[in-house]
Amino acid sequence: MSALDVLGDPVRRRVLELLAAGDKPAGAVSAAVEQEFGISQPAVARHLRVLREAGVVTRRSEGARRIYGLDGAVIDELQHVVDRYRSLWAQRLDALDTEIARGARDRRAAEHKEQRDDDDLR
Amino acid sequence: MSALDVLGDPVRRRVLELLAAGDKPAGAVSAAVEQEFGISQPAVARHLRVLREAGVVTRRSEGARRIYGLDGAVIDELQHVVDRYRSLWAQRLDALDTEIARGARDRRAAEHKEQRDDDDLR
DNA sequence: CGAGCGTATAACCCTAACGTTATATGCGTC
DNA sequence: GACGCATATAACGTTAGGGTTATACGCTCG
Repeated sequence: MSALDVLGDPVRRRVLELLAAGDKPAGAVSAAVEQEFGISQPAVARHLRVLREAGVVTRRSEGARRIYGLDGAVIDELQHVVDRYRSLWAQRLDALDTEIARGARDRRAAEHKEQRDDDDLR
Repeated sequence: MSALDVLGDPVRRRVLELLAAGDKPAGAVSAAVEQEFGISQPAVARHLRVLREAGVVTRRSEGARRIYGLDGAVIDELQHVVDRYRSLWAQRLDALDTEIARGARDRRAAEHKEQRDDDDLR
C-alpha cells in the first residue's frame, strides 16, 4: 500500500531500480542519480530517507558507508496491488448496466415516494 | 510508467478500484469518494481529470452522464513495472561485493596514480 | 423554453514536497 | 587528535498539488 505513496517520484523509482539490481552504498546511488537527474547529493539523501521511512529500502552500516538495499517484500506488495486491481477487473460484470438500471429505478421511485438517502453507490 | 506518477494519491487509488470493478458515471464515483474521504465533488472531478489525462481511465458520454472506466492496459503496465523490478532483483548477484571490491581497487589505484574520474557507478 | 440535474471549470488558499547551499556528524587514517 | 571522506541534517525558497466555494455548461424533461 504505502509503496505507491512513495513511488510517484521518478528519482525514487530510479533509486529503486538501482537497488533492485543490488545493494549499494549511498555514494553509489547518489553519483548515479545526481548525474542522471542533475540534482544534488542532499537531494538524493532525502529521497533515500523517504524510501527508508516508507519501508521500501533497508540500510545498514559498513564502516563509514551506509549500504542501501531494496526490501524484497516491496515487490510482493506491489504485486498484490496489481493482483487486486486485476481481480476486480476480472469480476466486473457489466456493472454499468446495473448502475444505469438502478438509477432508473431510483428515478422511478422518486416520482411516487420521496427519494430516500442513498446508503450505497449511486 | 506514467501510471505510477498518478497513483501516489490514495483518493485516486480508490477511484481506480471503483472503476476496476466496473464502469461508472462520474456521480457514482464522486458519491463514494466524497463520503469515504470527506472531500467535495469538484475535488473528485479533478482527480478524474488527472487520471484521464494520465491515460489511466477512459470517459464516454451517455446522455448528460459522463461514464468513466478503467483502461485495462493500465493493469498490464503496472505488471510490467513490477516484472522489471523483479527481474532486476533476480539478477542481482551480490553486487555489493563488486561495489566494495571496486572501491578498494580505486582506492589502491589512487595511492599510486591519480584517480581518474569515474565514468561508471562508483 | 425554463428549471433542474449532472459534471466540469475558475479562482483562490494552503501546505507539503522537492530543490538548493551550508553545515554537522561520524568513521578511518596518518 | 587532526584531517578528509562519506553521509546526513538544517534552514530556507519555490512550486505544484490538492482542497474549497462559486459558477458555467450541456442535457433532459415538464
